[in-house]
Amino acid sequence: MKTLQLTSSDRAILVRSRFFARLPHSTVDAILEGATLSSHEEHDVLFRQGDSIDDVFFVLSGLVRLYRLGKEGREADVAVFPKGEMFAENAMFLGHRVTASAEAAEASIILRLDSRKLRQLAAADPEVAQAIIEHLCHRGKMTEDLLAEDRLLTAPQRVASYILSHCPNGSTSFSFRLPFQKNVLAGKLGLAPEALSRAFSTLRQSGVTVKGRMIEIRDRQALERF
Amino acid sequence: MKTLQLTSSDRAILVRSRFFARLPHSTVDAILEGATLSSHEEHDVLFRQGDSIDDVFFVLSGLVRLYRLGKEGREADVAVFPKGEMFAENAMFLGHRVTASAEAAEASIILRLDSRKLRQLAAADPEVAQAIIEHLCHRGKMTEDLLAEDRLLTAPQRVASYILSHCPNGSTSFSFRLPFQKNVLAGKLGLAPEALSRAFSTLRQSGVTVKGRMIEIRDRQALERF
DNA sequence: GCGGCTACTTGACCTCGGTCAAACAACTGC
DNA sequence: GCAGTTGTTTGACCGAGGTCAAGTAGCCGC
Repeated sequence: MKTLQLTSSDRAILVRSRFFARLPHSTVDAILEGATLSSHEEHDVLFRQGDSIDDVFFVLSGLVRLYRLGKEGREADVAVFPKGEMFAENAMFLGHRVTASAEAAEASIILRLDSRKLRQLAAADPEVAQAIIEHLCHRGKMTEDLLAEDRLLTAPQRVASYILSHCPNGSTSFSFRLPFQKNVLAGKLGLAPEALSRAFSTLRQSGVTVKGRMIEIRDRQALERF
Repeated sequence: MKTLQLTSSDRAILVRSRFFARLPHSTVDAILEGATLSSHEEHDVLFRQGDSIDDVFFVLSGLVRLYRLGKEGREADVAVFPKGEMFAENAMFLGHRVTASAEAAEASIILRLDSRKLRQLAAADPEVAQAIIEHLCHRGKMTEDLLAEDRLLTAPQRVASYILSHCPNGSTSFSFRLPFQKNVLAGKLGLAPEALSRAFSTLRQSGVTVKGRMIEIRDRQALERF
């Protein structure tokens, strides 16, 4: 972990993110006051379940995994945040105790905002409050999606659903590059890495080709039917 | 479904609920303006996944199940709301399209608030915005809890965890009455009713006695170890 | 090229929990 | 009381996916 300066490309990420995009520059500046920047290696732990934290986190680059701990060191991912996502805002309104752990899933640059300041701003500026509300709604929906998929879909169906969510709708055949290691994808989908691998090979018969991180889809309908 | 008048005991439930408790009476009145009340039988559907709705719902009595639909009529509960809980606030900020269905899990009385009005109030009154934010944080944590339990715990462990969440901490032995049918509990825990039944009988060896809706615990530690 | 590392895949095995069917219990209306 | 309905339990079966172990592939430094 290493402290850094906010570069102009960092700022560009910020102001294009879902949360900050809707806010005027002056408000963004106010939120950023006192923010600190740090860079992390893969597997660096940002905070641990049960910690008391006074920050809200923002991913400027890289990837962060948010997970809960179970018996005997088991871990279950509850969310994965790519560049441009904000997290741990929950703690700000729930007594600052965090209900999950977070670690960098690859080398990452993280911005830490002062949660007390953000909270004050939310109380003073309805626009900020509105942005937080929409952010929370969005997060809630994401988690609900994961829960519903866990309960309704088999492993190959979940993988198909993930692939389809990356498909520009309309096109019947397309390809894309996984934005992270299969390892991480497995965790996000609630699968063991082996199960993800098997799911991919099941989907081969529906026109899915996997080579390294590249995914190629030949027949969209076949995937949807799955 | 039948339209009703708001009684004084309904109001008592409202002002004691997590969401309304923090707000001054005048604000509560403003939110309630234009609200409608209805009573529903078990299995009455309040709205369906994909519907466009302009209401926020509040359970005055009874129980509501929120669920997603899967292939071939399968259903997966994503939340269960007892008396005093508010739901479908998500839709208000996500284009009014609702991402799940809701139905009464027992005879219920439901209050429908005008979501446009609530949203306006949130924009005008930071106190309202604050209340919504805390409500969303709480809901987010609930969903995250469910997801993590699904991924980390076996059926008996989830049931044990549910029982413990109803145990006044400190006491080693206690008993309580299930607040709803085992059917509903099974859904909430992401289990088939048969699996719930089997989980209970597994827990017998750890000092749990089940008779109808009454649950009796003889040894708290044993449950925690499970 | 080579060795060594890490990511990923494959196979064998086994456990958890879903499903179907049947028995049983509790509650309803009569 | 009785019959009919509905909620719950139990048994038998099986399929999805976790785990462990052994491979394979890609990649880095040399």
